[in-house]
Amino acid sequence: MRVSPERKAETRERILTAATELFRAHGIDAVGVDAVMHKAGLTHGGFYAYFPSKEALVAEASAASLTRSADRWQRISQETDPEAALSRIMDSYLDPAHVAMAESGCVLTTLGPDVARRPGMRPAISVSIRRMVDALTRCLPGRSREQALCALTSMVGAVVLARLADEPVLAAEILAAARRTAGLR
Amino acid sequence: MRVSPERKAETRERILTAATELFRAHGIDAVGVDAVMHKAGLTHGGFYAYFPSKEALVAEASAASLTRSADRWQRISQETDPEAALSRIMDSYLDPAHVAMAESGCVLTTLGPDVARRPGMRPAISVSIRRMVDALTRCLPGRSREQALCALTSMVGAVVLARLADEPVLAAEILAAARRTAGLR
DNA sequence: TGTACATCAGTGAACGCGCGTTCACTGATGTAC
DNA sequence: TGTACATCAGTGAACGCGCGTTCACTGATGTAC
Repeated sequence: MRVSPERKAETRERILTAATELFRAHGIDAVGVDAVMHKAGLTHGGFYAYFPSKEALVAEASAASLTRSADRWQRISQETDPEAALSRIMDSYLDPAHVAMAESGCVLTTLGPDVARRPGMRPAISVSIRRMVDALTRCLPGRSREQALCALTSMVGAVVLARLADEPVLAAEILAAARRTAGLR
Repeated sequence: MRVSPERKAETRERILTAATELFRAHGIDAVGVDAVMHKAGLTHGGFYAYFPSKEALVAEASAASLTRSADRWQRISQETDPEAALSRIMDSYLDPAHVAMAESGCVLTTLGPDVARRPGMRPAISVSIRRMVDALTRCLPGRSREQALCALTSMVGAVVLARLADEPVLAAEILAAARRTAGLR
């Protein structure tokens, strides 16, 4: 079909977006190349013109998705005043909507253990984790890195646990507790 | 071969133990019935004399493993004095050894997102989460349930994040931060 | 106590099926004249 | 400007392979006489 490089890059982006959403929603192994390509509006055969393997897609999609989260936190932490920035980050993270919509949720909470089992992905993921910690550090009253680590840790744990809760009340309690730990402390 | 009911129950237990270890280490979808039975010292064909399906094994193995964690926390929280109990629970959880040995690690940190995608498993998992929160509440100075939720939340998040870290220093920082949040606060 | 039989835990071959991957092909678009 | 050709993004059939599941069978052990 002969297409401009820009269009080809767009298609690649569309495959990546489809992949992260499906992986986060259903888990990496539950989603085939077939399903990803179909969601991107293509057929499975074309996949290998963009990525050498499913593993390569998994690595790039997960890393890219977390990088985007880190970008957002960084932007917020630099643009707004610290207090408002902290609420913006935490409100959206510790929101029942984040818990409910895993397909667009933070990779740390949707694919954390799966990514951890792929040692090759840790460096890229760690870069984003560090950037997220830095962003939080900038927002916190004391600007202490340790407090930022506390905050991130609680936020990740809270979303993982809230997704496991069988009752909304328990999920809400978990999110509220994390908000206190991370925010007030 | 005709075997006593006790022996049959033992075999069943052996299958369950093999399953949780493999699932936690490699992820649920990466481990076949074949591998589980082999680890239990049997061949794959015999599996269906013990469980109706792989999904049933997944559900029972995950729930049983978390129940055992809850049992342990409950026992510790009731036997020892609160302060010592808290350190015992937190020291073993926020230990680099726990981070390293996923195969025997807490189900919340190894299979959390995967279990969350199976709505049918949430009730059984939530029972254990509540018991763990109760145990922590008993250990904490103020006996506040909210503090216990904070502690559990940080602990789970810390182990998930520490497994993603590419450098031991970062992992150690994360564990140390969670220890502070949960313990001192 | 010894023997014959019934039971059933465990075996291993076989089954579909879906997945990751390959590949010959198509046909729309860019390029050369 | 119009025509012929080359390119290559995307198609869809086909491939092995491994997985979950089934099933006819085995042979050690418990039970009945």
